[in-house]
This record gives sequence, C-alpha cells and structure tokens, in this order.
Amino acid sequence: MAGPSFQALPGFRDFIPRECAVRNYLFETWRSVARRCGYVEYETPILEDTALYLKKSGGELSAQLFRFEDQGGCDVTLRPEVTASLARLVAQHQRDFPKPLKWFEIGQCFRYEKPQKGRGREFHQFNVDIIGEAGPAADAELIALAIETMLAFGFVAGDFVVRASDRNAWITFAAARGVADDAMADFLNIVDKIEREKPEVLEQKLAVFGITTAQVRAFIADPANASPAYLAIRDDLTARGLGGFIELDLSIVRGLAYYTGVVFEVFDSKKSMRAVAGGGRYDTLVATISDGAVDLPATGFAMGDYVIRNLIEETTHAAMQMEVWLQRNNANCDVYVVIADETKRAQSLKLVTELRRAGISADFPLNPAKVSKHFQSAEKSGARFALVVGAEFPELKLKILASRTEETGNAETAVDWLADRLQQPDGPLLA
RNA sequence: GUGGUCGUAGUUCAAUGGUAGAGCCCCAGAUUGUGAUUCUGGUUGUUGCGGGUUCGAGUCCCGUCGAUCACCCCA
Repeated sequence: MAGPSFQALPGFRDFIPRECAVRNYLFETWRSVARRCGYVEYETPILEDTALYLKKSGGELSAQLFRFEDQGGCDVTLRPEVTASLARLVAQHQRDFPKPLKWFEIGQCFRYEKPQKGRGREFHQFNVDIIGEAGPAADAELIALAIETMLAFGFVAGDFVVRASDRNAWITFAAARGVADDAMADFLNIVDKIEREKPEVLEQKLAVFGITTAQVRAFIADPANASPAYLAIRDDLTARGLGGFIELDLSIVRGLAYYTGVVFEVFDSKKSMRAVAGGGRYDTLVATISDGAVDLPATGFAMGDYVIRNLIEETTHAAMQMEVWLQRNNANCDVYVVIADETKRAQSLKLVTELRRAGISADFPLNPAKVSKHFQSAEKSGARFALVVGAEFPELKLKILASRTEETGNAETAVDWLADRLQQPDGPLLA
C-alpha cells in the first residue's frame, strides 16, 4: 500500500456486487411485503433543514447528526431517520390522500456514531407508517406487517418475537403516584434505563418522584397492567394467527421523545442482538412539525439493514433462503455469445442486439480470443446458454452450459428460439 | 465520548529478535472450434505511519492513524 491511498470513510460501506445483491434481496423483500399489505412507496430527500431534527428529536440523536453549512449558508443535515421528513411531507400533502395513509420508504440514513457490530454511520432502513388512524387496529396492522416481513425472510415461530408496551400504561402509573405532566418525559427516561442503570442510581432517581424500584418492577411484572390498546392489538393479531409472535414487555419505553402510546421492538428470540426493528405511536409529531397546522395520529416502525442481515446470516434456514435467491439472481446474463470465428463478429453483434432488444439478457467477448477463452467467460458469467457463432453461420449452436449438451438452430429465428428455450427448464436446476 | 483486541501481497494467513513466504484470486500460456481437473509462467509489499531500544525490529517500547468488539444510544 505505497503512497497515499483512499478508503471508504469510517462507518461507510462499499457495495461490491455480492454486497449489492444482498442489499437488493433485503430491499426486494421489504418492498414486496409492503405492497402485498397495501402500502405505497414514497421518497423524501436525504438532506434536510437541520431544524427539522432539532425540533422533535433533541437529546442523543441531535449529537449524532451529519450536519454542515451549505454554500448558501443554510444549516443542513443528512437525515438520521425518515420519520421527521414524512411528518413534513404529510403535513403538506395530506389533503390529497384518503385516510389512513399506509406508506413506506426504503432509504439511507446517517448518524455520526462509533461504528460497531450492527451499526454503521450510514445504513438503510425500511420505514413503514400508518397515518390518520388513531385506533389500535392501525398498530396491529403495522405490527402484522413487521411480522410478515420477518416471515418473508424465512424466519419462523421461535426465531423472533415482538415485544410491545404502552407508554400510556406508564403515564397512568406515574400520574396515580403524583408525577407531574411536565416531569413525565424524565420519568419515562428512567424507566427506559431500568435494566441498564446501576441499582443505587436508579433508586435515587426514582426517589425524586417518590417511587421505588420495587414498585416499578412489580408494575412491569404484572400482566394485569397491560393497557386496553395492547389487549386490542393482541386480540387483533391473534385473529390473524399471529398471536404467538407478540409479548407484553412493559420495560420497553424507547428513547425517542416523540412516542406517545404503544411502542414495540422486534428481537431475535435469544435477544443476542440489538433490536431488529422498533417503532410505536407518535400522535403529536405531525402537529409539532407543522406547528399545529395539521394534526394527524400516526404509528410507524423502522427496520435497519445491519441487524436483519446479521440475523439472517446467523439463522440457518433464513440464510439458505437468501443464498437461493442470490444464486437465482447471480447470473450476469442468460445467453453468452461465443464468437468462434472472428470473421463473424459483425453478425454476432447484430445477433446480440436482437436478443437484448427482445428482452433476453446477452453478453459477448469484446476482444478476439481463443474459443476456449470465450467458453470460460461464458462459464464465469453464470449464463445458462452459450450461443456459438462460427463458420457455419447462419447455423448456430446452442450449448447448455450446465448439462454440456448441444443443440442447433438458425440465426434467422434465433430470438424466438432462445426465448422459447429460456422458458423450458433443463439440466440440474437450482431450487 | 470511555475502554479491550488487532494492523504483513488484491484476499486469507505464515515467519524462536537474524535474507519477508504460502494458499486462493487475477493475468498469460499448454500446436490451428468447446468449459472441469491438472500443469507451466507472471503481477503485487518502503510489514498502516512516525519515533525509540538493539550489531540487527514484521517481531520489543512509545506515539499516531485505521480496523474491530464492548459501553452510551439507537435502525
């Protein structure tokens, strides 16, 4: 590595073809499940006015912004998440759409934090939201999508679980013990850290509110404290046959300040990783972002690409499903044209163009080389067929690479011939 | 931001303080139109960078940068 060399910035990734294929697998799965469940895709800019994020998130997230001044002197930020943009978009365009809105976006986000397992400074996230419906049916519909997404990746019962809670249960708990409304956020923050904070510190912090750790733990432990919304969601999911995937876990509060009600996280069953996905209800965010101009209830969640990929790779059956997909989508082309006789290169080029225009993916060697070389290239391309153009043109030979068998045909009808041939299975098939 | 571990060829890794190597990959070839295997040949390093100890440092020490893991937080 002599001399100056460049590499990707810390926490940023290059997607070589294999990585890109994996990413596409995630994206295609996300997209297909969302569409199957009636969600439509939208997209927002990755660069936004910094104030958009300072306005609602604050705290830790605002310390992790990729923030700078543009050439016009504007304070701008690479988005750390898409919910704020969505709220902005919805506030502006909501009148154009019947409610509820069921929308999703697959987009790249940026956070300046220390890269580690499951976390980079750049990541892709599947963001799904239902806006304009305040009832638990919306939360259930959303959580059902999260579950369906996991199933689509090949996970089964026992691989993952959705843990859900309700901030309202805590607000009721705290209010009954005299916690003031304006201190509620602080109280929720303490509860959020109950498993991570040192016991003495925890006890001390709770004492400010006249509450003990024991009381909090007892509240978490008692299923009777489940909120009506949670129960409605559980029944809804049970009716869908998905009841086994959801669990009450009142210790989940989630850090982001804008959550207002039911919150949930998707975990691997062993809980050996970070949350695969997380979300919840944020009924006041749209009003906050629009300064009260538009007030719509909302619920949503996000799934990041890092953790889901790790979990897929560590779960044998999900990993195999991905491998099969990658194999199927691995070929550079369907047909590799071998130019066995260089004097037929012009005819070969015409043939390649015809195939391509007919929707048949075709490739060929750019330079003269020995025929064996061409076949090696055909092999490496992953193509199913090698179409040999030789001295006997317009007669053509079609070699089925997997079975090493050969057929003959004519250049005049090559397009139809190959289109038909591609429909038929042959040789040792991929699953 | 706070800690632990680790930096050798494109890559995966060797080298009791004593001449920097191997597999894989890639490229070219093995007598004129067919892929595997095999065989032959070839490219690539100021051992991350900078100091120090030593007759001598890839190896030991310090610094720095980078990678990675954990904490914090979160997708």
